[in-house]
Amino acid sequence: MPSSDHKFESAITNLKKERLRITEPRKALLQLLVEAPKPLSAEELHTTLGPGKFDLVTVYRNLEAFENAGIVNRIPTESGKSLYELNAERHHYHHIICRKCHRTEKLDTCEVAKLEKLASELGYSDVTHVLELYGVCESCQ
Amino acid sequence: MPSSDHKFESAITNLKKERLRITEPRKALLQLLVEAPKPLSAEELHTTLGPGKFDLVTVYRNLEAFENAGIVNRIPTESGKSLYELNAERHHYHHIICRKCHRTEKLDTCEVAKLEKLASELGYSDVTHVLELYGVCESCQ
DNA sequence: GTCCGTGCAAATCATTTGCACTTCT
DNA sequence: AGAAGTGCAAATGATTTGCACGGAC
Repeated sequence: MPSSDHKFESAITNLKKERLRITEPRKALLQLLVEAPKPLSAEELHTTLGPGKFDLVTVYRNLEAFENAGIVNRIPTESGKSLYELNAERHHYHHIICRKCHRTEKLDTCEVAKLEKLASELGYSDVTHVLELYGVCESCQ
Repeated sequence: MPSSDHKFESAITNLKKERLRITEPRKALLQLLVEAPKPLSAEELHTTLGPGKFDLVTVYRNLEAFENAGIVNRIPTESGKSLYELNAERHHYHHIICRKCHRTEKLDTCEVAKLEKLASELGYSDVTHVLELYGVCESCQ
């Protein structure tokens, strides 16, 4: 398993590869994303960085840049808000999100391959998917 | 396969069961949803109904009511906009959406059962999922 | 007659854009 | 230097809310 440090370095390398500049807000954001045990919203990232440290707009713009660079994945949720997570190339998984407390856990299998194949057969290219599970966790029932 | 008429009646019955009133806008909306070959946005439903016929706010409020009544499903998309479709209890499937032209097609399998089971085993109740595939269709490539 | 549903206007929430200024490279 | 990134204010787009009126039961 790659260490956090390694993931961080690898993200930085990707930034360079895309000719994106290494700035303070970007380093801070990547650091957070690398350590995050679950996907975070732009708002959460912003406040976790510390009040007034960087602008929320900067967070949004960088998340967009990261997404285009393939460094992070954007996950639209039931509530309309998006979550962001580091694009973990080596392993693909999904989350179960509690509808009440928003607690989130990993589910480390993905069975969507069959559907993606179907889509390719229909002529679609660059097929990706967004899958989120929702439920009510034990302590919220 | 249930006819459109039957689906419509069944939706009306559900409305009654939930003690929701049968109004013009509701009938019109259900009629559209019953006939729709693909999930539609609130905006699309509103304009399809005809300009000035009913208020967009009414569309939103009714879609919310329908969702709570289990009559429709809400699907958050990559773009942040939500789509709505009749809750087809008998058969569960997903869609592939073209990133460029937004053309949408059904994929009539769902392999997520395994993940839902996993979530239940973790103690979650009322587990549901949102799965959308994205790609670029043949004519847009 | 009640209470729910509707329309209209205005509010809210997440996200985006314009512009002048600052910082990477 | 020159392009790319940032902050602040203001715009946008989707969805929600408040309130007075009208229609379903």
